[in-house]
Amino acid sequence: MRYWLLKSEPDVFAYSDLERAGTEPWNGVRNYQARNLLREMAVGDLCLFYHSNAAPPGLAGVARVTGAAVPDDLQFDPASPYYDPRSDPAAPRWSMVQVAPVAALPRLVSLTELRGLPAWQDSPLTRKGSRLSVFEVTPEQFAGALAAAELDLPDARPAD
DNA sequence: GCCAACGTTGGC
DNA sequence: GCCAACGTTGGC
Repeated sequence: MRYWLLKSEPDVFAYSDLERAGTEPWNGVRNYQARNLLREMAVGDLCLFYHSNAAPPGLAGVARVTGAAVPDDLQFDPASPYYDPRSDPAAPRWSMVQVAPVAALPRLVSLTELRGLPAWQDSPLTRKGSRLSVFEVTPEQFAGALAAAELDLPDARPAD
């Protein structure tokens, strides 16, 4: 199993919105590096749900990948802000995965706090200037974030 | 292929 | 609201 981090602006779509929705297509990603990572995700992978552009920014919850990458339908919708007229329907440019909530963190783990965790010293999140909205996190980073929030997630641990 | 201009991201 | 950093666009 692999671990990932997904950024979302809570004013637009917060972790609580994911809980309300039950399942959600992770669409609208329009960055090639992030898209390539979406395509690497497998059903069952776990994601840290990060609130960006928030006060304070930080990790709010854990989500699970429930559907592997498929073409992002919004790229073909002229009414969508994510419409991409240059995407060829025969070879769609943009992908999305499906995610579902697993657990809200008992408390938000702020970016400031993450910067203080040893496992998080090297990450796109703590690297200055990085704007990547989807990236892989190490098992140590994942476990460290959950420990900081005092969330025990039995099914997040690798099977013995 | 270069690179300046532009729009966006996201912390503060 | 500010602004640094980044990715993309488009002229040449």
